[in-house]
Amino acid sequence: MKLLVTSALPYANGEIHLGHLAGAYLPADIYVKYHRLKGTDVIFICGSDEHGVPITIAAQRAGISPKELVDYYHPLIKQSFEKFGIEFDNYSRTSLSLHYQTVQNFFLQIYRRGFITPKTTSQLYCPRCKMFLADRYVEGACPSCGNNEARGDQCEQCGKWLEPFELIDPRCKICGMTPERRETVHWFFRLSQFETNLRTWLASKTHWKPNVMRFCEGWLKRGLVDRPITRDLSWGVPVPLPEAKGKVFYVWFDAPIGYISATQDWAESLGKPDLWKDYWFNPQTKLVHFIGKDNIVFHAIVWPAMLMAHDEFILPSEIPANEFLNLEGAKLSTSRNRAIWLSDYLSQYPPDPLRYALAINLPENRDVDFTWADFHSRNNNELADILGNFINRVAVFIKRYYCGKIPQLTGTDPDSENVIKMAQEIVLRIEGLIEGFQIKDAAREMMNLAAIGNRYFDHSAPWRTFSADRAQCDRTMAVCARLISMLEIITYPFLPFTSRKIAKMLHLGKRSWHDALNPVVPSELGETEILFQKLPEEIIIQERSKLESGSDNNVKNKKEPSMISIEEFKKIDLRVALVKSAERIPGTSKLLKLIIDLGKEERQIVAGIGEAYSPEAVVGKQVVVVVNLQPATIRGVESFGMLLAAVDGKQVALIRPDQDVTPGTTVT
RNA sequence: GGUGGCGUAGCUCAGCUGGCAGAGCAGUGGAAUCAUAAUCCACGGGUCAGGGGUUCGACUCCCUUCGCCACCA
Repeated sequence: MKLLVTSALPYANGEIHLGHLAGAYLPADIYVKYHRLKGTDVIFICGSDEHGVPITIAAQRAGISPKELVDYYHPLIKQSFEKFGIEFDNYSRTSLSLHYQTVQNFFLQIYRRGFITPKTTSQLYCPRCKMFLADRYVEGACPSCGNNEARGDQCEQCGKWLEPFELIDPRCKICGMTPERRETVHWFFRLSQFETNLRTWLASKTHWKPNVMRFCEGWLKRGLVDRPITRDLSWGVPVPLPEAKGKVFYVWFDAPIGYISATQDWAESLGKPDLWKDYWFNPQTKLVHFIGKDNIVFHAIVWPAMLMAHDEFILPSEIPANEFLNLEGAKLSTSRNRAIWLSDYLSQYPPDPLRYALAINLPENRDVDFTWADFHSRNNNELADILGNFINRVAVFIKRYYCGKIPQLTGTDPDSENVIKMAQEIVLRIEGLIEGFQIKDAAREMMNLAAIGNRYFDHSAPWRTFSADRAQCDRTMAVCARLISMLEIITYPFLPFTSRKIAKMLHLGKRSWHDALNPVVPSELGETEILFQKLPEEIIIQERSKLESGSDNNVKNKKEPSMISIEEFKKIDLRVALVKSAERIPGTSKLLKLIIDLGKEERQIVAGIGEAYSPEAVVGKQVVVVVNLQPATIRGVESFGMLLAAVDGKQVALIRPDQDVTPGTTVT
């Protein structure tokens, strides 16, 4: 058997956040790591989804081309995954020319087989942006309630569903221009032809998760309609028909074909360009798509129909779709920046605690809530206190009482036998759970093994038997060492970084999953270290307030490319200023009220440097100030400008000119 | 608006085909001292969102109201 595992292609208009991880990436990675250990022939394929209107819009807003936008995000996404320990065999992207060819060939094949038909439709077109506008990119007054901000698909105020043409005074959301109605030809995929085949195929998937099955049943009951697969855009995979000049494929058509092209890309990079066929053309291959629930219809209905229409590739075997992750009791929202971004997380914490906190509470059955309090408690009370402490107490005991020599297992007793048996049962249970996509329960079982270790250690009381019954004490430690050796293997899919540390501690080499049932135990302990650092309780409050400030400020697309043009930079008026006076603002530790001299004028500004600088220390110094910043009132004190300083955590350093200049001098 | 899902202990979640309500964390009491004051033992705690129905028996099946979510048009 071969396994071809995919995770939904992340859309390259933003970074990865916790919702993505919990839905499609972490469970897939755990599943794949387990299978790699087991020796299964498995490949794990993913890549950035780089086409579609949202990307063209985001690019336009940032003043760059779509290609520049995806070139910015693709590597960021890729790196975040790597740092988090998500190990794809290939993380590709849909802007590759290889992908273009694959999509076009795929299309031509289903076109030849008669599953594509052209149809003339009427759409709104913006003459200034020179493009047809998707529903969501038209705004206007709602014909039923008069709300002036109704979107082309729905009026948010009265909830009425709309057609873009129904809007009164429609305007293009990008440039504000009034769009006109134009006729255009689009090509449709004849999804309706596949109703019977899909029904039969789905009926055989008796073991699929009920959430997936119910979605599909609902769709089939309603009847399938043909879907347009082309758009009038310049960004995307061109439609390879002479009469379709200037049209590209709809992103939902090209993206899943990315699973195929990314596999081809993988094969090429290995120097075996035909290797991908061993998977995609092989009926012995199980194709597993990890996705979030928003993608179910697509992966369980449309994509299989596309594959049936093409008729050469295998169909999905498993679609373990997850529900959604909420944050602190509310929906996460990227547009309001109410999200936890993976790169932000990784800049502060190690990957494994998050992998664990997410794995133990995956949205497998329903939407689930991620809270920082839970993360904190999982890290401190479970990873550090149960798992970390078990390993540590055994290691320290062996070091201190046995000079680091691990006693070998000789003789036995009912307790020890029982513990080993329970541990072996856990290994077998985890196997069944992971293979049945019950990752959450599997993670619980993993922690359970450490808890069993603690219980055994306590009951055996080696600190007493060491002098009273040495043989018994030897046995206890031998069994504990054995449990740690097992833990090294079974933690690997969930906590790969920790597992590697344990391996170093026990000088363990490469092993397979099955070795966990009867693991080797070395005779000597290596360097030991604390596996999990406890986190202070303050982080709960800090992280929570970060979330709230993100959404309150209504910062839109915080994560847009940081590239700006020289013109934008020139808008910032930077000047050298001399600090005339400074005083603390009562009731704050960080804030200073400064009067600065800008040559022609004096100004009052508030600066958050009070922890690093006393008022006396800044008076008489030259500093750099943004003078054309909107005035703000901070703690009741007005501020007309902003002081520049280098800030790294608590360390704050003022930016000052290398030599004194006339106050008011421009900085460029 | 249509379709589907969810609502279970203070918190986060399990409960397959109806048969005495579960886990982890938090809480309370005790034991132990090898360990990152980490562990172990015991205990308390729920009108299973509200209402109605089917049944000997309903968290589970049916209807309905409320709240939340997803998808579709």
